[in-house]
Amino acid sequence: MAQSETVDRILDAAEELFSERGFSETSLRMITGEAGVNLAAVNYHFGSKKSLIQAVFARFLTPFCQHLEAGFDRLEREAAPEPPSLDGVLQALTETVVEMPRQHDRSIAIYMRLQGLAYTQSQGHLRRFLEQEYSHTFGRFMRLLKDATPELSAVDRYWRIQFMLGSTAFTLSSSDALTEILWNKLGVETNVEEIVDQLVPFLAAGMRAPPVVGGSDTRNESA
Amino acid sequence: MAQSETVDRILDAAEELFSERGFSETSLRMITGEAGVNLAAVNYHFGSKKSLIQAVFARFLTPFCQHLEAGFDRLEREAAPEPPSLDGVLQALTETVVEMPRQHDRSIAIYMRLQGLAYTQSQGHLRRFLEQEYSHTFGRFMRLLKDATPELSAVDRYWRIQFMLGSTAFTLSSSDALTEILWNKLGVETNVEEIVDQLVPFLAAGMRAPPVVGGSDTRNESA
DNA sequence: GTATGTTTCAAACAATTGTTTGGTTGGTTG
DNA sequence: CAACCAACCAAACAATTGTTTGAAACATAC
Repeated sequence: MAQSETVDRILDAAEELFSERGFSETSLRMITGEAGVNLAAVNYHFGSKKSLIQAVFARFLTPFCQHLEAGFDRLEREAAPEPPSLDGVLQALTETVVEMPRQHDRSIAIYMRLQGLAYTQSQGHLRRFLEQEYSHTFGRFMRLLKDATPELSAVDRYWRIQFMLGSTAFTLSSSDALTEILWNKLGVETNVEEIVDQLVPFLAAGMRAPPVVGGSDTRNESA
Repeated sequence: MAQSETVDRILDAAEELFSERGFSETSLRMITGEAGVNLAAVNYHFGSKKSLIQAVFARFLTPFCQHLEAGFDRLEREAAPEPPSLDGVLQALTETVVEMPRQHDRSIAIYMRLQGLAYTQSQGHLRRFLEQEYSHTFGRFMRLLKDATPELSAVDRYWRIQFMLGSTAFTLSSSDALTEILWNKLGVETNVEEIVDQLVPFLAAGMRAPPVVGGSDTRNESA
């Protein structure tokens, strides 16, 4: 059996084209042309363009979440009976971010950009698919973050998690372009690993900032 | 003369539809339908869909940059001869972010989402337009940030600015959804003003975090 | 009134989209 | 061999896209 090579060729091409052009700006003819397969192959193997989009996400998100959950397991085992520290949780995440694309020989930027597109371009079907498929891992991540920052009120924590996600998604999704700019302007070479090395202390410092006291109803009600 | 009302109706509809659906997912028929004008009106008044997109950006970005530059002027005058502080620069920015949409009676989320789309969806023409039109204000913002954080190496500062932009863009562009989630989950009501009140200390703390020392060639070479 | 110029409109245009069709290939099984 | 089935392919499909057309409606001037 072993899924014909055509399937992988289509997924490879779609992955790349989607990430740099978006979903609806990428036609099936571009994908099949880039992949060197017949136009009808997409509908034959995947059924529809929507299913192809979901398949692209599933191919990298499933192993990503597995790797991440394994990291969480290790983390909780080593920290027990205490809950893992904030730095530990962030390290587990970034370790996965750095390690995963290496295996697939693809820039993390591609996946981050795809992840970003999922939230800005999806007409619903993709968001529903992701929520249904990967909410478990995401929920666990949120729970770990909560236990690692007991000093924060629920509201403060909620917002700061959003701030962290924003920094990470934005930076990593444009990491190629930003790396190039850095090289052109300052003559400094860098890579994804160094970016996250910069990112983690920035995020950790933000998370540890003194909570806002002036807020109208943001009193400490950690629940 | 006074540009016919049709132009404004089109811009209003386009602004809203673009921000929630993206550019290429929004057809001219949707826009003209929502605006209650004839399909041909877009090409008559704007020439093309591309020009319409640019016009949407120009309408809110031009007064935004004016307001921001005025804030920078005030800031520099008050701090002289010292360069303005980091908090001051960030406050000037957020003050504009909070104040501008109020005048137009529109959520800041719309403009932030548009701004985000400009970087993920544009096929070039929009990015070129924005760069050519508004690089002055952006450059000044970057220069102020540099003078406000002399303790950071050029590389550290570069990355941390990206981190800040990411947090801000991501959070504010989904501010409506995030506000709703916060209400559903924790029963807390909020608004844009409170979000930026949370955001600024988070960003400032991140910027002030001790510089990374382990980096390969990220030594202090502030230039 | 006529004349002039701008704005609106229904209709058609050519191009591109995702999808389907019907037939051909190539290999495996009986 | 024939029978079968998954895979592939060129061609056509209907729908939607941005854009153009040419005439109608409107206002303002003389």
